[in-house]
Amino acid sequence: MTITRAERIREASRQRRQQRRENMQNMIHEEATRQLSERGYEGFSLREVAEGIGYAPTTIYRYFRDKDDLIFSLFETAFQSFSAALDSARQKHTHPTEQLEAIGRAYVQFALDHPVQYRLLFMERGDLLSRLYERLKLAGNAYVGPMIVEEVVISGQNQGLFPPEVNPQYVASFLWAQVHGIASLGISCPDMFPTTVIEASLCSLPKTF
Amino acid sequence: MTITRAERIREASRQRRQQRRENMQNMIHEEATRQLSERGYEGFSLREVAEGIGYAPTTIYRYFRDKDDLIFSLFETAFQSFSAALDSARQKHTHPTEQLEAIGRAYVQFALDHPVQYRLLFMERGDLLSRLYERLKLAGNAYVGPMIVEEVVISGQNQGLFPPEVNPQYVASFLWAQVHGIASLGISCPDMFPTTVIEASLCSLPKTF
Amino acid sequence: MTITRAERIREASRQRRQQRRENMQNMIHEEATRQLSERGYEGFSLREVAEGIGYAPTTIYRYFRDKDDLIFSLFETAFQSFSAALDSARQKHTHPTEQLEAIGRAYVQFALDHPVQYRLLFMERGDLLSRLYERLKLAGNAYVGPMIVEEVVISGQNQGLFPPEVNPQYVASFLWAQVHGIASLGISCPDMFPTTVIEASLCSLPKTF
Amino acid sequence: MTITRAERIREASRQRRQQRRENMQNMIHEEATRQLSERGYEGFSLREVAEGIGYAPTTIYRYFRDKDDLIFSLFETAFQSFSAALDSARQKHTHPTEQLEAIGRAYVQFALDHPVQYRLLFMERGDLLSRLYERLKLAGNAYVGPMIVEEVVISGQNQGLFPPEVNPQYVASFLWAQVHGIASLGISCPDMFPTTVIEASLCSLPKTF
DNA sequence: TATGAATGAGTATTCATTCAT
DNA sequence: AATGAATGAATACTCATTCAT
Repeated sequence: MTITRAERIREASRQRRQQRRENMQNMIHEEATRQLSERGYEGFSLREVAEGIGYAPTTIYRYFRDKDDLIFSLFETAFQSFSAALDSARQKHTHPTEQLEAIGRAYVQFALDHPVQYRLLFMERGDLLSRLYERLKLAGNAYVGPMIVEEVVISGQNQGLFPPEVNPQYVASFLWAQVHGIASLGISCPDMFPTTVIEASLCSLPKTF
Repeated sequence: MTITRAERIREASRQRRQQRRENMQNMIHEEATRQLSERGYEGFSLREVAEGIGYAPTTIYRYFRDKDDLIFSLFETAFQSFSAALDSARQKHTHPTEQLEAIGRAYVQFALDHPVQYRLLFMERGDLLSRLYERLKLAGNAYVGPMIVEEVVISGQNQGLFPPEVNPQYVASFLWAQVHGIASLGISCPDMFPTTVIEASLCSLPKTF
Repeated sequence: MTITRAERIREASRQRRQQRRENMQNMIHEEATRQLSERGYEGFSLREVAEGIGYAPTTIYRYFRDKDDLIFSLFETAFQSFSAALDSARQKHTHPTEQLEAIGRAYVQFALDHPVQYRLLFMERGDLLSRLYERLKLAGNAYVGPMIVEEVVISGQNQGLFPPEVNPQYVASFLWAQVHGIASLGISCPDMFPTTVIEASLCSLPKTF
Repeated sequence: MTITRAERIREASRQRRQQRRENMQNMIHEEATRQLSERGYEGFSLREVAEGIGYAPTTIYRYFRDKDDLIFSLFETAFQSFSAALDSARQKHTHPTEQLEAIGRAYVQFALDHPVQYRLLFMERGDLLSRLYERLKLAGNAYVGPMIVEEVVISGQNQGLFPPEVNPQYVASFLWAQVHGIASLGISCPDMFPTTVIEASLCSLPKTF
């Protein structure tokens, strides 16, 4: 059961390689994110990403199968940060109503803080969202991301705080639409829907229960 | 102060020319609208529009400064149809509450019926929206389009139906965000936000007052 | 019925334009032919053709829809020269047997003189050949090109020179295969099938009747 | 003169290594053959071959100097199968005339069964053919492959079956051209030279003696 | 008014190959 | 022995736009 020196070396080398690979992937990721925000989804190009990090265009293909693979990767990462943000907001409260409000605010905040990611998640690539959702459902994670709300609603119903007769999925979707409306207008029409309006809208939200 | 024959002729000629010009502009406009719907905002290209009406690409430039100019024109037209749809919905009712509901439903319906136009109006080119809004404001039409709501709210307040202390602009914006949320999710995430959910959300809307 | 000066000018301008266009097309044609022989069918690229004539790559697209269109054009031209060569050889004789021999020699000569064209015609793009043949058949030109032979065979049969029971199409095809064998080996395996062998083979041909 | 244990071990190791090496080469070879048939000469790529056998592209370079080296290797193998097919056909007969006919039919059959290989052998890479031929001549195998015919002709002359005054090399070349014509048209112009025509042409062949 | 000519910039992607490890 | 990293060179094609006519 002893490990030979050669094995240790090989393992270390493998780790270094993997580390390097991840670094590179992150680098591409960051540059891609930067460019996505600067040039928009349409103007986004692999060549520019490569140029941005000082590599040949073909190098990208070592780390991502093709353009869509890179984009999906950005998408996934964005989704994780997003989910984490919502989760974290929820954890700070115990009462379902408070949780809902916290989630709503965190939702909009995330969108305003990371407009590029939010666009990608919910405004430009609905196909990726469905794809990811299917995958999560298969993995049993039905309540991830925007679906957290559903869970909270159910929990609220169980505690007798919300009327039991309503369909929790519909309620969750409606709430989603409400915060999405605020967030997406804030992103795509900042002049017409400025921060003050966002804030006011957020304050109006709780009244909807 | 008499008008010479030459002047009359010149004037008639000018009118014919202008007529011709407008016809051509309309033709381009219609084809462009058709293509925008078929190929989407990203796939939209001047060459194809020109080909579609049987003219050389360069001809377009006689009638529109550049691509963006044509797109802005499409934008304006879309905005007019949109405003008309909302207005028409409003006219069918007299009671402010009913008007609001009708407007909301018409709003979402327009978005679902004309997703490309809706995208152009409120999801992709916020810059054009501001530009147009500024122009309308200068022309004294402050209550056009999504702003109709504001007028209705004020009128409701005057009739003592809505609480007078709230800022009508904020209320209008909040309502806008609500319907936009439903409409835009219906467009960009049809799998996750299908028709049934849209309908359910629309039914939940009035309760928010 | 008089022709106005303006009309004359317009017509002249049109002609000049067309002339220019044809010149350009010919220029591209020639360069393409040159490159096809230098770089082979696989290495053939529009960019290089453009570079070769000192134009931007995109310019080619003004004169040919795409790469395949240019190639088909080369193909057609090649086919015409080829047909003309065979026809001319035939015309020099009246006796069917002599015609056949003359055609055979002209066939091989053409292949050796224009290997690139011959490759294109009969060794690399059978699809284009069928396409063209279908078109010619529709136009009633069933005996164009390699099919001249069939006509000669029939005429020979009518004159009682060839046995009447054989299928002229099969005979023609067999003769085609014979000359094609000589020609194509001469082109693709010049070391193994040098000129002396070609000549000897050609001399053996007539014996096959 | 005794062989030390160390030497024996070294030798065994060397053999194992060589064995392994050959296995790997064969593996690459087989995959390459498969891909050549599936994707054709132009579409053939080292990357895909490597992927096909589950190795990194660079690994190929351990076993073949470069792409052309691998292709030459495929070429050689194709040539061997081809020669074997002809040889086998010849062995089934004793009379030179029958041998010639059998060889001719086997030749065309091989071409139709293995069009990609046949293309490689006689239609696309005449350079490889010469190279191989030179090598075989140096090795004293002057009558390999398409040259078998020459041997048969000579043997026929010796038996007084064929006129002794003709140059056997020329006769052989002529016969080669005949079958090559049929085979290559069958491959590159299948529409214009379909199976029925091929068959008819094959039947016409013997008459040429 | 309309258009032909031409271009420059740009796109994703594929490939053979080298080099260090 | 095998491979990961990286690259340079290509390719077909599309687009918005300018200019002279």
